[in-house]
Amino acid sequence: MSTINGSEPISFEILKSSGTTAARLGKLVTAHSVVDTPVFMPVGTLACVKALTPKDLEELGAKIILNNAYHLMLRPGDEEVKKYGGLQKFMAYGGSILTDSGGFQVFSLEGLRKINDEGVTFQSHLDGSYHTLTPESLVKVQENLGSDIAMVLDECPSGGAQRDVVAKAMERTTAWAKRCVAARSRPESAWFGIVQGGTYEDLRREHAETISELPFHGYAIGGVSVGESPEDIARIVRHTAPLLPEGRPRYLMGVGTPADLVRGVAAGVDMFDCVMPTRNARNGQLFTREGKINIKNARHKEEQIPLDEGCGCYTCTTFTRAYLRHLFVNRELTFYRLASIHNLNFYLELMADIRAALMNDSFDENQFLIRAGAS
RNA sequence: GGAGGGAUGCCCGAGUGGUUAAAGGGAGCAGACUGUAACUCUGCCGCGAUUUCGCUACGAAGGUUCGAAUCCUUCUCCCUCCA
Repeated sequence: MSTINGSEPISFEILKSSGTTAARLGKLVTAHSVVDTPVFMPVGTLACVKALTPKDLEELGAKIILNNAYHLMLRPGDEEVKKYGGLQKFMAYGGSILTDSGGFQVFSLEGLRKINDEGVTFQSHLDGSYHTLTPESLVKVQENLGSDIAMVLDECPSGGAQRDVVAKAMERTTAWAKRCVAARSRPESAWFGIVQGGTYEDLRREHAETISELPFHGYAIGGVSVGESPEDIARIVRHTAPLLPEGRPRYLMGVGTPADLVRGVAAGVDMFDCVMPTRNARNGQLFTREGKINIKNARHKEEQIPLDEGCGCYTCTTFTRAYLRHLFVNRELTFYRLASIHNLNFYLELMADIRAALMNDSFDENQFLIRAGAS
């Protein structure tokens, strides 16, 4: 049921399981790249990881990134992207592309939409025009974009949502997931279902079971990192990940901090994405093995040392903290690139180290929490 | 020589008798950011005790008034225009 015309858009193989945790070492193969998992996927909403070029991504070892169907549908338009030959050609990126449907925008652009069983009516944040998004229309959009992996449209309630609101969102997400499956027509795109359920463990279990019964190529945990506490994130992920199909990739959407990634891996998650490394980079917050630092702090003014002594990225091997602070304080555009390179390298290197540890059976959650700079 | 305008907290700049420690910017100092409407947002920002408190402040000195950055006098400095 998960294939169209008998061809598999992606393959996923578990190479090794951790003896002491639920962590898995795996290999995800798409038409565009071989992705070692657990993996962190940089977010490039508008067919661009902000401040970086595809060459930067290649040098960082990012084999798969995220784009956003809702944003690209509005501008430049998915039909336009299709004319260019799909996202990879449009943005000249050689790796794999996973597109989020716009489900998150149902949450983040709450003031601009109305939701019912049919779909979501959005008022464009760009020009105020109205758009009706349905599970079917977003299948079309993502197929036009040429996604390697596409996400179903889901309803993502906020972290503090009441139980009945979460239950209703689950119900809708299930119905929409079925409609997405039925609407698929492009064999090259893989589809991931999304589990909701908020912070309620019984609802998470119920929805995980429901979504797992549908024929998807991968399964995502959604509705996380939308306002809950770090403890709730860890608890829900630990509870939900093992409920997803063993042999398919598990994707924790929108998470998270370096520590969240370590805990997610230990819970059995294979894929992560988050705006944190890139957005926080642009806002001057940089991740190091000693914890995060705010480069604009006065104490960095005269520090003639690298951002992170143990880091081998271009930024750390070339520039001092004092210089980076100077660039940030003066809003020099180069800062955004250098900071994004470093933060992304921090995330990707953390994941690479985790994979190496899984490979030689030495993955230790607590040890990696320290490595992640968690205080 | 004549006429007029102006001097406000680190900087710019509102305010023309009380609710003004004094709007708003900027700078400075911190913090936040989790499927990106974000090179964004928040807090602090005269000094000192630190919850309602005290002190010092709007070029300088003096005066009017219950009360002044705001009104009057003199002085200092700056700017514009006319000779």
